[in-house]
Parts: sequence; structure tokens; C-alpha cells
Amino acid sequence: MQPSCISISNNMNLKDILENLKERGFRITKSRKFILNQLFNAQKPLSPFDLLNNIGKEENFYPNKTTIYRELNFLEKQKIIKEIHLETEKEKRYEIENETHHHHVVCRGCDKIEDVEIGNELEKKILGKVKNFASLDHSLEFYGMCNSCR
Amino acid sequence: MQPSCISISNNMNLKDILENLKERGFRITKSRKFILNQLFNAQKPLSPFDLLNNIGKEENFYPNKTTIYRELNFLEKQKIIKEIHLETEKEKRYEIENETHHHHVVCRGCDKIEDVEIGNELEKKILGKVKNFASLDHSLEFYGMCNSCR
DNA sequence: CTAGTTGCAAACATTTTGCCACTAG
DNA sequence: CTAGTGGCAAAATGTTTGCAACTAG
Repeated sequence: MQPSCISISNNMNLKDILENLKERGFRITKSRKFILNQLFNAQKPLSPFDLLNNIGKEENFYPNKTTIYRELNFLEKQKIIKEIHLETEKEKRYEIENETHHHHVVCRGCDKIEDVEIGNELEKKILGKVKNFASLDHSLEFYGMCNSCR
Repeated sequence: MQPSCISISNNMNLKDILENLKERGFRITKSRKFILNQLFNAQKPLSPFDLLNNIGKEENFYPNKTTIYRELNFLEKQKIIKEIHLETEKEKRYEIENETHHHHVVCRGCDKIEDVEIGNELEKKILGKVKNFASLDHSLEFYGMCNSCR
């Protein structure tokens, strides 16, 4: 059963998200809660590898690698999480979608990742530079050396 | 023999680049010329897959897959080409480095890729948004539907 | 009960490595 | 001649698939 469309309003918490999924016929499972918990508590976007690594640290529950990948794809399709591509690594990363729009800066030294907000006005100016394309989306990420690494 | 540092000045042509490499102890080989030729003539950044596909179309010369990857890495290290990451695909793409700084817009429909220039002023404003990081670099790519696809 | 979910093994796609042979200069 | 380069097979990495078994509601 795949209900038509989804609209996760901004700033939903973990409980709301799970509730919303349940109403739409999906289940609340351990893996689902595990991944969402991890992403909600992480200070930065997590990769499948990160998640696999964190398995078993909090409770003795050991989901399979396949489950992690499948669940991440599912949550992305539901627009609950979003994919982040960083040039400094080949793995994808994911973060909770329902946050204010932001970008990231990655330290080339220690791989630290911080959020960067550039403001609505600048965002609009940037998008305004592209002509003849509709449904325009964009990715903007920064790479540099943080204070402690240089 | 790996000479210390390189500075490819802007707007070098293929001959200059090869000359520069030769002076620094590297060789002018068929694979090297093949890849650079392809990248110079392409209308968009090329992936290893694209290059492998174009093998044998112009001359009967059949470099190995490994060679393509190795050469791309070499040329990138020499700052002759640069890597482009597009969210719509998992392969890396490469383009000649010595062009004016620009970004890309990718059509989600037909995968067409066009260059986007946003101007020095805006570039500076964007970089100015990141504090406490040095040697700051950034990637900015757009994704949307082109006129013919929507 | 039953559709959604999981585990396992195996397949896949992309990229890298080791090692030896080859070649541009 | 010799360091730089290339070919081949195999490994490594990250992700997906097929299928049968399991489970939340």
C-alpha cells in the first residue's frame, strides 16, 4: 500500500515522523527507529558506514547491512531524510530533511562537517543565475581547513 | 622524477599542456593525448565510462580501463583536469581545469549538462558566508528540467 | 492474517592494486 | 638505458537484488 503523496511539515520530531509513517501503512520497526535516532542525534550527516559502525553500541540489536541501505533509500524516497554528496569522500551521507535549508563546510584535515547558512536573499540570487531550467534545485558545499587543522 | 610544483596558467591549449608535462619529465603518450583531446572537444565533463566508450572511434588505439583511470588521476594531480561530482549519477566526471571558473546545471530529464557562470561578485559573497575555514574551495551544481524536457 | 520488512548470499558497478612488460626520450 | 607508462587479472569498495523467512499491526 503506497499512499499517493507525502508532506512532512517542517520541524517534525522523531515521534511525529513515525506516527505519520504508521498512518500511511508503513511500520515502526527497530531498524527504522535506529536509523532515525542516529540521524537526529548526530552532529553531522551520517554515511551507511557510520550507521553500520554504530550498530550494537546502544542496544543489542544487529540489523543487516542490506537493511541499512534499504531503509536509507526508503526514508529518502519518503522525503524524511536527504542525501548529501561530499567531494572528499565517496560514500553518500544522509541527514534529516525537515531542517532549515543549509549547506556544509568540510575540513580537508579532520573531516569535520559544519552547517553553513547563507540566507534567503543570497540563495535566491544564486538560483536566479540559471535560466531556462524549471524545478531548479542546487547543491552547494564548501571545503577548506578548519582553525585547528591549519 | 616528480618536480616540486606546477602552475598551469589560464587558457593553455593542448600543445602547451603536453609541452609543459614533457619539460617536467613526463611523457607524451597516446593515452594522454587521447584523454586530453576528448576533454578539450567534449561539450560537457566526461566520465571514465564516456572515455572508455569513445575508445576506438577515432583511431585504432585501445587503451585499457586501468590506464584511463590512472591517467585521469594523474592529470587531476597535475591540476590539468578537475573532478566534477553530480548528484544525479555515481560516476565522477572530469573537465579541463584551465577555464574560467564556472558551475553546472544538469537536466534531470535528459542529463544534459550546461555551464553556469554566476560572476565574481556573487562568488565572493558566497565564500564570505563561511567563517573560520582557510583555503576555502566550493562546489555548486544545479539540477532541474530543461525547456525541452518539461 | 498479510503486506511490509528483514537476513543472507550473491551480483553489480566503479575504482584501485600488484606485478611484470613495454616504450618515449 | 631507464624512469615513466600500460596491460591484465584480481582485489577492494560501496551498493543493489532475489528470494525465502519473519513480524507489526
